[in-house]
Amino acid sequence: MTIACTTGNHAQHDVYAALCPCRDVLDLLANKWTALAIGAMEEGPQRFGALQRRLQGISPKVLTSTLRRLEDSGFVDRTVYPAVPLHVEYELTELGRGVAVPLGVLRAWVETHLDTVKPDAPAGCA
Amino acid sequence: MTIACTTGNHAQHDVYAALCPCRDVLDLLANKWTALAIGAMEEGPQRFGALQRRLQGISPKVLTSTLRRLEDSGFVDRTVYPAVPLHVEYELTELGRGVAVPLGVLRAWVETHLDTVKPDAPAGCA
DNA sequence: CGGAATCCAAAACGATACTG
DNA sequence: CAGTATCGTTTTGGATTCCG
Repeated sequence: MTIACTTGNHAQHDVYAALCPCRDVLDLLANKWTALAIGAMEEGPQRFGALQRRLQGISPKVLTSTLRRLEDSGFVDRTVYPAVPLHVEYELTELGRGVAVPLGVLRAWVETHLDTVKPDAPAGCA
Repeated sequence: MTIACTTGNHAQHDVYAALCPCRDVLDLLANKWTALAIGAMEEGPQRFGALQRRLQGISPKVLTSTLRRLEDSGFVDRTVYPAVPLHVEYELTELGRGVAVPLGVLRAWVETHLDTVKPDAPAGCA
C-alpha cells in the first residue's frame, strides 16, 4: 500500500509511482547545487557573480544551467539591467520562496545532525 | 570570503563552503532515489523486494547501491534472517527516522505545490 | 560582468542475465 | 529471495576559453 498523494480535486499522486510528476520536481531539486542555490537567494536578489562566489566550487557553466532550470520551472526570476558592465539579478519567485522553506529545514537538519552521520567525510571541519 | 566551517564544539557550518561536510551529507541525499527510499521505509522494516516494487522503476543494482550508501552512513540497518528463501530487512535507524522528517516535509511540499511548478512534467498521474 | 561554447571526466542510472 | 556481475547509456559536473 502506497501513500496516497492526493492533490486537489483529482487524483492520487503516488510519489513512488514511476510516472508521477512529483518525481520530476523531486529530481529537479535533488542534485548537487539546486538546494544550495535556492538557499543562497533566500536573503534577496543575487547577481551571477555573487552566487558563484557563494556557491564555492561551482563553475559558471553549471551555475548557469542550474539557474536556467530553476527559471524554467518558475522558482526563480531573472532580471537584466542593461548597463555597461552588464548587471543581472536572480531572485526567488513566490514559488521559490516556498520551496526554500522545506529545503531550509533539510539544511538545518543536516547542520544539526552532522556529527551523527558517518559518511567518509573529512572530519576536518565539523 | 565565507566563514569556514569550524570544527566540533562550537562550529559555524557554512553549507556553502566547498569543504563543509554538510555538502557530503547533502550530496548523499540529493539523488534520484535516496529521498524516496527513505520515505518508503518510514512505515517500518521493508524487504528488498518490497522496496523494489514500491520504488517503481528502480533496478536491483541501483537499489542495492542506494541502500548500501544509506547503511554506511548510518541511516539504515540491514538485517539478514538466514532462512531458506533468504530474508533481508532494511529498517531506518534513529538517524534515518530523523532525516525522514525533513524529507517528508519536502515531499509534502512537492505534492501540494505540484500544480504551480511548470516543468515539462506530463500533468497526468491522476 | 555574465554568460555561451567546447571538451572532457566521472557519476549515476538502467537493462539484463546469472547465482548462493 | 536477494542480490552480484557486466555492460552500455545518460546525466552531471568541471575546466577552460572566448565573446558581447
